[in-house]
Amino acid sequence: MNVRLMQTNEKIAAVFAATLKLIHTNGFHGTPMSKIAQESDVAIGTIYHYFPSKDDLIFALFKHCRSILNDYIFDGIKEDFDYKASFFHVWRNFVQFYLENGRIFSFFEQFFSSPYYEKNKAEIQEPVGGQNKVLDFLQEGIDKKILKQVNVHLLVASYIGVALSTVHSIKFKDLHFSEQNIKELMEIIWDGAVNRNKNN
Amino acid sequence: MNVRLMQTNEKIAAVFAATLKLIHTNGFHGTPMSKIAQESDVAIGTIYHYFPSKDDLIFALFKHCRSILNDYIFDGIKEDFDYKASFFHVWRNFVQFYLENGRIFSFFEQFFSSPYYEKNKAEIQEPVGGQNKVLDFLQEGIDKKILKQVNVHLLVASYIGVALSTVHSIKFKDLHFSEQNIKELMEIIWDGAVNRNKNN
DNA sequence: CTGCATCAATCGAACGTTCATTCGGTTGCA
DNA sequence: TGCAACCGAATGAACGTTCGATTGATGCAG
Repeated sequence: MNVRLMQTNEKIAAVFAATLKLIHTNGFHGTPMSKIAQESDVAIGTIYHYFPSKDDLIFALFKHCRSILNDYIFDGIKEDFDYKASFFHVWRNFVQFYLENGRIFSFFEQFFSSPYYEKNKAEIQEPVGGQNKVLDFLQEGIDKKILKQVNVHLLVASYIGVALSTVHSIKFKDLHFSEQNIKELMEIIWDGAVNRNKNN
Repeated sequence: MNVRLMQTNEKIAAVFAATLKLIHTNGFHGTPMSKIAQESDVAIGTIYHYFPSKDDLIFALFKHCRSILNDYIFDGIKEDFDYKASFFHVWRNFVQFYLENGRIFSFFEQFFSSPYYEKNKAEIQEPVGGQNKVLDFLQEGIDKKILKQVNVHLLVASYIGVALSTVHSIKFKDLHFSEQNIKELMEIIWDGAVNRNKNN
């Protein structure tokens, strides 16, 4: 099962799309292989031709979605962006990606909170949604004395935590998406992360 | 099924404990009624005597855990605490509760990310873990001009988001729990939330 | 070019297991 | 006597997975 195949093979694409859709609406339970076959118009036997088991399918889908996310969040950063502008840009992309891809958000939420994630943690290497690149990016801000001089994981937890929690609130209608709200949230996370001794 | 009964009836307590344990280790899947019966030493028939269905059991367990959380996080606030001290105290309790009750954290994570939550959202009223009291508390800070003059839900998302993300990081070993880390995290969230025009 | 062999891709009925739930019965208190 | 608490074998549905069969493309020997 190579990566290129996943992207070009239309049967697999259909299986991924169907699985994402079903998990979003019916949950990890409530998504039997039989329904995936039905929804995707791919025979059960064919699905098992590509994926040895349901777990393998879920895991492959996870890796697929993660790579889409990774491509997305660091996209569109211009040469002339200063650190603060990039800080906002990435955070915004992160929120936007999940809002535009509600099924992936839902799938990730379920995937990461299942013991399934804990079991395969070693193999997953890179933690939640592109956090390694995020980690490097925040470390850069620490090194440049722009961000607080703390353990980078504290900043990652804050940066990602507020983003995920925001998407969750929007999804469940506590919050509505507006430019004003996003702007104020970015201010909150920036004020929290920034080094107040050597302020910019 | 009344609340008092849940707390005093030892069969139900055993069922709750067993369910929490099994869901923590085996997930929402992998936790059949038969195993709950076995682990709790309560016959299947008896479980169905108290809970009409598995869903009802899960839902009752959720309400039970939520009330424990609510009791916990606002506990220990002293009369002489100023707003900032209470802000730290509640946040710390929140993190501490989940660290001390890993099974409940795990259960909540799975519960809230399942479509099961979405289905019963209306009936759940109060959102994630005691957030209504948290919401009132943060609104108080806004009214007193101590916190940023923004939609209170933005602050709730930040306050809770950072806490949950922190617990998650500690649980999955990106971060270790230390006084220094907690202190710095509280600084991050405080600096983010505080009103910088009328600073304290 | 033809005929044959190979093999990946595809299919879905069938299998055995596991699950949520039922139900007929027992116990013991009021 | 009645009724709530309690029990667990039995039931039927639903699930993940298997497997034997079919198709069509590719390569190669004659």
